[in-house]
Amino acid sequence: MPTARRPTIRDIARRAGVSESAVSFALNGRPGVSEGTRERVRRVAEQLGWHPSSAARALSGERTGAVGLVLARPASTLGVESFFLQLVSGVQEALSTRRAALLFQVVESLDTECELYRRWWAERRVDGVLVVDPRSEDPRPALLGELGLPAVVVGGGEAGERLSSVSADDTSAMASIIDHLHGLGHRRIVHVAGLPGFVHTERRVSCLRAEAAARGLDPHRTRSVTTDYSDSEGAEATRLLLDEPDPPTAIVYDNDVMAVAGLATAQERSVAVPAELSVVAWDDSPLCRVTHPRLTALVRDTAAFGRLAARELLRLLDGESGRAVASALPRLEPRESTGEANRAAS
Amino acid sequence: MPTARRPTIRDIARRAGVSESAVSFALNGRPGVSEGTRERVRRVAEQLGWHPSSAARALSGERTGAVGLVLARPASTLGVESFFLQLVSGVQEALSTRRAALLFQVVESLDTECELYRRWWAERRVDGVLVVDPRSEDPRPALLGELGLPAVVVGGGEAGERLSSVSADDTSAMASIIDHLHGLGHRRIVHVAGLPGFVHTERRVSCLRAEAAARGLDPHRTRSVTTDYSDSEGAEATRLLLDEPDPPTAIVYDNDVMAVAGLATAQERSVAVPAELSVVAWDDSPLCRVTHPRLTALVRDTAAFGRLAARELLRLLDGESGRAVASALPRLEPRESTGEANRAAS
DNA sequence: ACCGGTAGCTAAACCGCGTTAGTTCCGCCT
DNA sequence: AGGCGGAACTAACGCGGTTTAGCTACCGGT
Repeated sequence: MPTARRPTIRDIARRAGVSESAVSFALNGRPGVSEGTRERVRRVAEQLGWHPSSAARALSGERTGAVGLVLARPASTLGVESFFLQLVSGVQEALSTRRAALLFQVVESLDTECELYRRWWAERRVDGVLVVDPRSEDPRPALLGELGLPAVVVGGGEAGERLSSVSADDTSAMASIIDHLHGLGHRRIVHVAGLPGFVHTERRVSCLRAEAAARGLDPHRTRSVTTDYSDSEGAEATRLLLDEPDPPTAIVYDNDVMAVAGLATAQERSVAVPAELSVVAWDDSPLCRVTHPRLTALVRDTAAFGRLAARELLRLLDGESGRAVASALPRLEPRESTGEANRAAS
Repeated sequence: MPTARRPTIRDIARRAGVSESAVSFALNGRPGVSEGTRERVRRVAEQLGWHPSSAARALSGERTGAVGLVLARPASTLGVESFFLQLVSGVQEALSTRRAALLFQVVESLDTECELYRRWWAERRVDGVLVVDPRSEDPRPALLGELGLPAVVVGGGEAGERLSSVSADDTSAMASIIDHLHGLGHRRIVHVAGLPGFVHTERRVSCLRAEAAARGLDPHRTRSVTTDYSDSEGAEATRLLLDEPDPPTAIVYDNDVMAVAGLATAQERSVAVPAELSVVAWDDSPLCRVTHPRLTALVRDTAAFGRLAARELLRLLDGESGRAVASALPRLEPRESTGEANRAAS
């Protein structure tokens, strides 16, 4: 069987007995055709299963109907966190209301990511992009500004003319965690953070420092250590911490995988959780609920975060100017992995 | 600052002092220009940072330079498995050699997925697609055939003219698991499978049945139960199994998340693993290595699987005809969650 | 000296849409 | 009756490439 031919506005025009321009007017809601004709054209288009060629449309209208999302992470730290698929699924929920497509790409490094933006721009593949994992010295906003490619930075950063940012309130999230732990009597709290260059990592780190200072905690005991988000570095960090002379009584991990790995490491050493050590996971997931004890976790609606980011990008594409948007506050869900600090130990 | 203008072949033509067609010939390696001119044009293009407009190219050449991947899973069962991000990252590694882009979309149902294929086809958004989670009564291959959209079914199924399939050898994988467990003395082995409509689920189920028959195991004891891949159904299935009068001595879970949940459930009931119950996870991940005991798992190179599938799709796009391709054999990695069957219990 | 063939190039058409500049027709006003 | 304006529609162009059909100059053969 030969491939079915794709219908074009020409086919519609012939069937409806009008010119191609009339069809274009009718289908795009422009003035210039009578209501009767418009309706007739619409019916024919429907009946033929017509959809505009994205290529042709992009070529004339300068709009592709696609947005891009690049994930720059080495393959090893990939594929464990539930965060990204959730985010992406939220993004698409918002995009699908406009029939926009998502170009998704995983690359190894930030440089490759920047090259990719250049290529996408030159190839006119995308109308805008979502930037994730913002860094403290991030070359991407400047590049995108130079290219004139609208962008939304997911996770914070400043806004610009064609640049928005949506951010989770890491500061108050960290504060609520410290509040919870401090209230349970913990005085030696260590934060096992993710990659050091990331903006959200640094925000969390500095918030922890501020909280510690505000509560008069020893900054050598209550502090952050950085990792690459992997289970192995999470476990390794945990081992080093437990080996210290005055080990922490509570550890906050920057993702679910490290939290689970840390919990396992503690149990391996017969450190009782939560009796001797409390554990908190930043970001909830099914993982946090299948361990024993279940992990106290910071619950965020990641899909909603993705929706918010995508909607903001659509707003930019509509010509509105950039701004900074804050997402809903995360909530700390206390479970069995956190408990009163051991009096003797503290 | 105004947005930089994107260079076109016209700019190149002017700078190089030749016609636009000559530029096109030169850059696409067609005959019709001298080597000297070709080289000069190439240099100018490079210098201008030119990349062909994907829209313009698609409009004339009928090729978009993009392929699609749709994931039809309800949001709830999403985002836990490491499988898809790994697959996608492998896919892109292969695609990037041809500078092809990936359109990635998550939808709720198979119907939406089919609609999406129709739309992508009509909009000429993709040159071909990767189909995942093949079902036993799958409408997708027929639809794609009708549309003339080249496709690769990831996970098995038959091939066609513009349709290939790449498959993991589930049968021998299941055989190796049963072999391992049977060798350890297990005679009551239950397989906690994933969604019942999936081809790979059914292949695994029927292989388990065949293996049981071949070894003379009681088909009421050695059998499969199906779930939706979620941690909660994995845990629930485990509870039901452990409550049976003659509970299984070994359970094989169809993904890592259910295996971890199952292990936790057993431990919650003080069922010792592996002394009283052996646990196997189908698909390895960091999760399987952070539990106690660590989980015996079926290790597959998922990224390599993705690469294979993408390469096969590129082959189809080059005009080669469809075929069935087999991926590398999976390997069973024995860890501490499997051990000798308890003599008394069996 | 003449002719045919080919290498190297240009002009022009085309892909499918959006858009702008006409064109026709009709009703209304003076 | 003539002019005028707007509604409804069509013709033609451009977007940035690819591709086909020419066109010219040169080269070798007889």
